[in-house]
Amino acid sequence: MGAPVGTDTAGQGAAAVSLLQVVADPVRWAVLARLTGGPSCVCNLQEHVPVPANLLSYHLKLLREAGLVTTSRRGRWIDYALADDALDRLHAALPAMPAAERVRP
Amino acid sequence: MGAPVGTDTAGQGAAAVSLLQVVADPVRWAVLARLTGGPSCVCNLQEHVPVPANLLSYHLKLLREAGLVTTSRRGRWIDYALADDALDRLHAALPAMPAAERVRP
DNA sequence: CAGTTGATTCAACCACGCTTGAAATGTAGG
DNA sequence: CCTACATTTCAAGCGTGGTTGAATCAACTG
Repeated sequence: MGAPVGTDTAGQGAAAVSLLQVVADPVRWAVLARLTGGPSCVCNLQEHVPVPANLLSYHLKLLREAGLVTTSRRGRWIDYALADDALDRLHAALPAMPAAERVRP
Repeated sequence: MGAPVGTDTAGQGAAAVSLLQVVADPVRWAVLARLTGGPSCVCNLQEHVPVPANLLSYHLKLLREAGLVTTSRRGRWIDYALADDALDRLHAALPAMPAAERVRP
């Protein structure tokens, strides 16, 4: 809702920034780092990310909505796993060279 | 080597998250994307990142303090350039598999 | 020197996202 | 059925970071 930031790189930038904003949080970063080691149920994540359960759930929701993680219920528990393209999308979201550029002489 | 949980990933994570928070902003992302094309003076950046000059300066300060950009005065202008290790540090800041840690099946 | 342009700093405002506590959903077991 | 556990949702409260406007610094020009 703020002022748009450009015209050419803004379209790609907006999506990229949205993704980066998701990972640029201590709780969510820790969760993702943990999930890179393999799937995990919430109760397991909770042992390694010391925050209240409901708060963890809030952050998991953001990760879910960003498409960075997937869930699957297993009996009483819910397993979270990294989305297949999660790391690829994150790396692709970092700023990179758009086109040739020149400096004012 | 038996480090207690909560400090091994948190130490790296805190620094990583700090870096990611810097790039996870529309203005700063656009600036970095622009600088990947080569150095640029502020006046040049301003043409491609339409925000007030003082606001741009505020974001440039954060980029500077994060060590992602370097500055050099050239007459009346100030050139900003990507730090040599900027992109490397950013990619390294994304969550990755920490160590050989298995998840309970 | 005065005037102008480029860029930064300062102080104050305000919205957005994180946090918190309590209640709700869903599932398994006695 | 009722309790216990795992997870999510809801409705607030709060703090921090981005935005704004005016003032300041720095360097070139006439």
